[in-house]
Order: sequence, then C-alpha cells, then structure tokens
Amino acid sequence: MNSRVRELRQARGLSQEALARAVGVSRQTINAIETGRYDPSLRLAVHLARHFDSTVEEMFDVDAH
Amino acid sequence: MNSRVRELRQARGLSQEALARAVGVSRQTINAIETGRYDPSLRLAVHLARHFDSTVEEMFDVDAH
DNA sequence: CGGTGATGTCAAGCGGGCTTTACGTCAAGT
DNA sequence: ACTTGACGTAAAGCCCGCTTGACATCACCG
Repeated sequence: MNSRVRELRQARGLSQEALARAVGVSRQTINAIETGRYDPSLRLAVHLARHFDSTVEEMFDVDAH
Repeated sequence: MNSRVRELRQARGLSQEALARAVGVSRQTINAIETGRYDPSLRLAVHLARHFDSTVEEMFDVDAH
C-alpha cells in the first residue's frame, strides 16, 4: 500500500525513530510501512494521520497495488 | 474499537451478509467488527467508510477502550 | 581514521484479522 | 409445527502486524 508517511515525516525533519516514538511503535514498523513491506493497522494509520494533521484517506492509498 | 458500522448498515436496511459481500469479506468478519471482537484492517476500514459515504475517522473510534 | 546517527533488513516469536465450516437461537410467516 | 432469514459464536488454520535484537551500509564530522 502506498502512503505519504515518508514524505510527511521528512518534510518535518523527523527521523524514523522519532516518529516511531511519537506514535508508539518501533522504528522497524515505521520503516516497513515506508518501504511498503506491510500495511499499518487501522489504529496506527489513524495515529499517523493525526500526527501529520491529515486524514487516513489522504495519507494511505488503499487501492495502489 | 467502537464503530458505527451497525448503525449505518441498519440505516440502509442491509443484512450483515449483504454488507460483507459488498465490501468483499465474510459475514463473520462484519459480525466480529460490529460486536467489537476485533478491529478491521486499514484496507477494510477504508472500504467500509467508502461504502457508507463516510470517512475512516468518522466511522471508527480508535480511542474507545 | 574512528565515532555517531539514520536507514534498511533479517529472524524468531506472539497475537490478531480473516477464512471456512459448522452449530445454535430467535422472529416472522405460512 | 415447519421453514426461512438474520444473527451470534466457536474452532482450526493461514498470513500479516508488530515486537526485540541484531547486523550492515552510508553520510557526516571530529
């Protein structure tokens, strides 16, 4: 699933680790989502969207691939 | 996780089975989500929100419980 | 050159999301 | 009384989301 996590994270100058701590998951989880290795849970997706003042629909492209 | 799936489904006069078919999952999955036994995946949550012309954030209360 | 931060990825393990199959209950209608 | 539809739930099994721990690479900087 494509997402704008990396784009938004970098736009704010955050490391994967800093974002991971901010949303309560491990650094590897953020990396896996950014590299498309797996999709976040609904809960994590909402937390990520909130963190970037966005919405789930705007941040995650459920239709890609 | 609380959701408005049951409320919206009933408002449209759909059975769990009809909704399940519409969003591409089993009837048991819809039932489990409505009864709070587990949370939908991000993909399914988006499909459900779309089906009801709503948004993920409006349909699912990630903070409940 | 040596150290540090950021990133990518792997492996093992746990629990959860979803499936199929299968029951049981209840309401409504004939 | 019987059937039918809708719902609730259980069990077994598969795959995925997430964890910790570990290792490698690369850029940058003293």
